[in-house]
Amino acid sequence: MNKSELKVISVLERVGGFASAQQLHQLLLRSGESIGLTSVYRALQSLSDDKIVDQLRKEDGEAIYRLCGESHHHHLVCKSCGSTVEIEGSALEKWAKAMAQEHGYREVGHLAEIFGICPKC
Amino acid sequence: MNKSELKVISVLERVGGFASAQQLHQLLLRSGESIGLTSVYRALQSLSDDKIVDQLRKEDGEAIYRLCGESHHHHLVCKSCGSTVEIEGSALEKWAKAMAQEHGYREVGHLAEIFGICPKC
DNA sequence: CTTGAAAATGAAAATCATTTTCATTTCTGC
DNA sequence: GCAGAAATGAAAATGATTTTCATTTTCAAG
Repeated sequence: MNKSELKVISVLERVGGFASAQQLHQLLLRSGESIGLTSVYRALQSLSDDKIVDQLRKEDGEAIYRLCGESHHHHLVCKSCGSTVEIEGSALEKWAKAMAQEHGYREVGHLAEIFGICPKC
Repeated sequence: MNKSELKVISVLERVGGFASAQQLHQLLLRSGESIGLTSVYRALQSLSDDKIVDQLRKEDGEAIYRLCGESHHHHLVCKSCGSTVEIEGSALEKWAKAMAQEHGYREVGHLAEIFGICPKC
C-alpha cells in the first residue's frame, strides 16, 4: 500500500459514494494534496484488483469507483435545477439482494438514481 | 428508419446477442454491405434512443448492443465475464414512485443496475 | 422529367478517458 | 552512504466514440 493508494482511499472515504478518477484527482488537488492523474488511475486499478474498491461504468462509459462494502444512500435528482435529496433505500436493497440471490450472483452491489422534477421547478 | 438502421438491425438479428459497434461494422462489411463506421454508430445511437436496442458497457468500457427484449427491465451484470440477466423490477418501480412522491417530484424516471459475480465465475 | 431542399452518408479530424512510456525521485535493506 | 527496487508523474500513445463538413441520395412539388 503506497502513498497514492492511501491518498485515494482517504478521498474516497470523504466522498462516501461513487466518483470518477478525474473527479477524485480534482478533489485531491483542491484539498492540497500533490498527486498526478496517472497515480490516481494506478491506485484505483490496484485497489480494484485487491477488492478494496468497486469499479463500474456509467452509461457514457466513464469508470466510477467507491470503497467496497461502504453503506450508501441514493439520490433523487432534479432534472431541471440539479438539486438532490438523499433518500432511504432499504426497499431497493432488498430487491437487489433478492434478484441477485435468485440468479446465484455473489459480491453484489448496485447503482440506482431517481430523476424527476422537484417541487420548486 | 433509414438504410443504415435497417442494416444494423439485420446484423443484430443475425448475431442474436450483444456485439460492439466495431464488431457489427466488420460483420456488415464481411457480408458484403457497404457502410461506414460512422453510420453504424449513428444507427445504434438512434435505435438506442428509440428503445429498439439495449446498450450497455463491458468492463473495459466498450459499449455493446443487442435488440431489445420486450418491456422495461433492468440488468444483473456480472463484473467478471460481463454476462447479463434481465430482471423484473416492479419492486424497484414502486420504491422509485414512493420516494419521488414523498418529496413532491414529478416526471420521474430512474436508473438502476445490479452488479455482482455470476455463478459460473 | 427537373429542381431544390432536406436527410443521409462517410472520411477525416477532434475528443476524451485511460494506458503506456520513460526519465526522475523516493524507499529499502545492507 | 549506496545500489537496486518501487513509486511517481509528465508527456505521448491508444482506442472507442463523436463531430465536422463536403458530397450524395431521396423525394415531393412544379
